[in-house]
Amino acid sequence: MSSLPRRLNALLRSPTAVRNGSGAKQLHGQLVKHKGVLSVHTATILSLYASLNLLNDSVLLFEVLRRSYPSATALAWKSVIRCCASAGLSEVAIGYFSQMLASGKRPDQKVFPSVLKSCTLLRDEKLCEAIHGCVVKVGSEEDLYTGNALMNMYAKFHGMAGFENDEIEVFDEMHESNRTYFGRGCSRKDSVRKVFDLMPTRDVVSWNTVIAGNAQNGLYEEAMMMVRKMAETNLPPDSYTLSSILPIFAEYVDVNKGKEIHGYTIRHGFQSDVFIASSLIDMYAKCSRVEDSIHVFRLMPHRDSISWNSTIAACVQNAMFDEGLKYFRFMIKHRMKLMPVTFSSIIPACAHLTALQLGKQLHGYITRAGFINNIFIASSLVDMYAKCGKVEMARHLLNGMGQHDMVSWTAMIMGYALNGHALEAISLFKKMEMDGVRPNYVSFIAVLTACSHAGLVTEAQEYFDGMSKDYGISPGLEHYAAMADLLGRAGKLQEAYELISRMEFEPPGSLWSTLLAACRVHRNVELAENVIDRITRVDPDNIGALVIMSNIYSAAKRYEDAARVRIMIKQKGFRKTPACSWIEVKNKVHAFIAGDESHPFYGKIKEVLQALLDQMEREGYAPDLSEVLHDMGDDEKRQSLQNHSERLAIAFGIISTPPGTAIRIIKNIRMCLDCHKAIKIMSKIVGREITVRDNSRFHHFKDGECSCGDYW
DNA sequence: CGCTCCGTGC
Repeated sequence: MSSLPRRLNALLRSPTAVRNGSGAKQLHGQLVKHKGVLSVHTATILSLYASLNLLNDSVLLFEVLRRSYPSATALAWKSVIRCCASAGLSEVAIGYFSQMLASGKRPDQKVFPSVLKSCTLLRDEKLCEAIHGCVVKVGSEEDLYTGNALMNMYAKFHGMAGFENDEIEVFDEMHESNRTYFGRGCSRKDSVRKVFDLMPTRDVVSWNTVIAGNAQNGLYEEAMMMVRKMAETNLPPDSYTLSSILPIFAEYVDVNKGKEIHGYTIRHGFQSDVFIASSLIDMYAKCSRVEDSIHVFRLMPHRDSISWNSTIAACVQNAMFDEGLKYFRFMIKHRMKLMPVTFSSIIPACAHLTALQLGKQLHGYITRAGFINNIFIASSLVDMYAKCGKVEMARHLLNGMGQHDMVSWTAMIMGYALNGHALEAISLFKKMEMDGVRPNYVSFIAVLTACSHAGLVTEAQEYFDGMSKDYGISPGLEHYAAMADLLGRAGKLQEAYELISRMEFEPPGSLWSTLLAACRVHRNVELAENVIDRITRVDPDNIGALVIMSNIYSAAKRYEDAARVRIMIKQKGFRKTPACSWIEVKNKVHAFIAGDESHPFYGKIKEVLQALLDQMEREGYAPDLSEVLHDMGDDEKRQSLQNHSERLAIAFGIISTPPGTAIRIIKNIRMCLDCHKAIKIMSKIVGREITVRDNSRFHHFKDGECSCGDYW
């Protein structure tokens, strides 16, 4: 030691003076030059490398050191463990730790935080308990960083399934004195708080760990209470505190509280914090304020992958699918790393847009990136394929999943429902229950939708009654809507009326409208008058309902009443959603609006439709004019049927794709009875599968039949 | 030693 230059000695005594990697390497070089590899000094260099997070150098030096000196110093062990742990190499860190113990080195508070972090990341409960025992045994339990790491560990495990009722053994087994603190049968749920209460000193990390732990485990009140207590001890919230509590306001949809936090971040100079910005983006999105999300995103000086993900998710969750895709493309253009979350955020956009080609491309990327086993991604793909009418592909993916939860099951059940496979939907629902997965609110919407689309009244009634009786889920609007739709179509109008009347909350106009539509089909004018009265009470501007009512009067030949309602419609300003169908051909979307003659191929389309009509009539088809609502002559009515948007799209599909190719149409509103009849025959004449997805379900036409079995 | 983003909804 004495032969070392004085400057070198000084540096070795206070190595923190070395601030970067090249300084550390120079020091290392000097040392080797003067002394060769010496255990005690090499350990100093190693700890320097570790502090600078130089993973490769740390591990290399440690391996060299232990070869020359099989009993490396405790400092060397602790350094390499710390470096591996902070690099996220949890298994390696734990491996070194057990070798350290085996070589007889005593662990201490300098190494526990890293070890606890690693076994927390590995989600190894048994190991965590053992380490906690170790902490107690060597008396490090009052160490600040160790305590913080222990709290983080228990906070993370609390979120795990089946955890709440487990008992902590470590408190009982390791040290007799612990019993006085924790007692027998103390649950892990309280462990975070218990460690916190026992800490002799706490810093801002201690508070943030408890706050984040509570927030992540849904204990929102508790989290907010701790924030107040933290402030009382004169610790102002920092960026960690703020990004931990913002998700609470997102969950509560409390944009006012969220805005308060936003203001605070600006006043206290946290504008460039990516964590806070991402949680702000998400908070605004969950409060249906996407513009504000995008505003925050635009103002960010530096953006990471998560900021992009949050923004994409913000758009998609607010039904701005094209906008979401735009940010997804920008993200790729900016060479941001695409993460699993990126895909589970963007795939739902493909699902809602029925963008099968894009969805398939993303599926390919996901497979190549090795993300397919991610349950979020896999279930979003199941949903996407199902919503694009590819039920078999969806089921194939579902079967390939290693684990299922209620979301993945429900996505598939709904997929079956939308595609008219009611029995498969029900059998999958039973499979889910047998699998031990509790159906939730949405699962019941799915199974009721399945029943509704197949007319399974008895089954639906059983599920509807069972959801509150057996699962404690009280039916919401969607469940009532499915039941009303089902009962209405089955002609059980009185039952539907009573069901809606008995609801524990005020039925909105949309629910009554469902029943009103059923009244039209089953020509019950008296009930319809009752229903329209209920509708105008809660929703006086419901034009759609008035239109149906006027048609009900017309069909019943009560023309004066019909005229009276039409005047009301005119006074309120009639806005009808134009019927629109679209088809994807060669990566291009072609949209057709009913009666629209502007497509460049319109002449050809008209020819095809006329030729088809001739052949259809030879096969016994006669136009069904019952759903044509306007006051016009029969010839005009026939002509207007010919120009329905789905027919234009189908004709275009026929002329622009090779014979035999399946035709996929998407339509914004329900198709009329005549189109349904006509497309069945068309599918037989042209020998093609034709799929039409309207706003609520699929029709798969093939060989003159439809998958809905004419019940829709 | 601590923080942010993801899938099912008539």
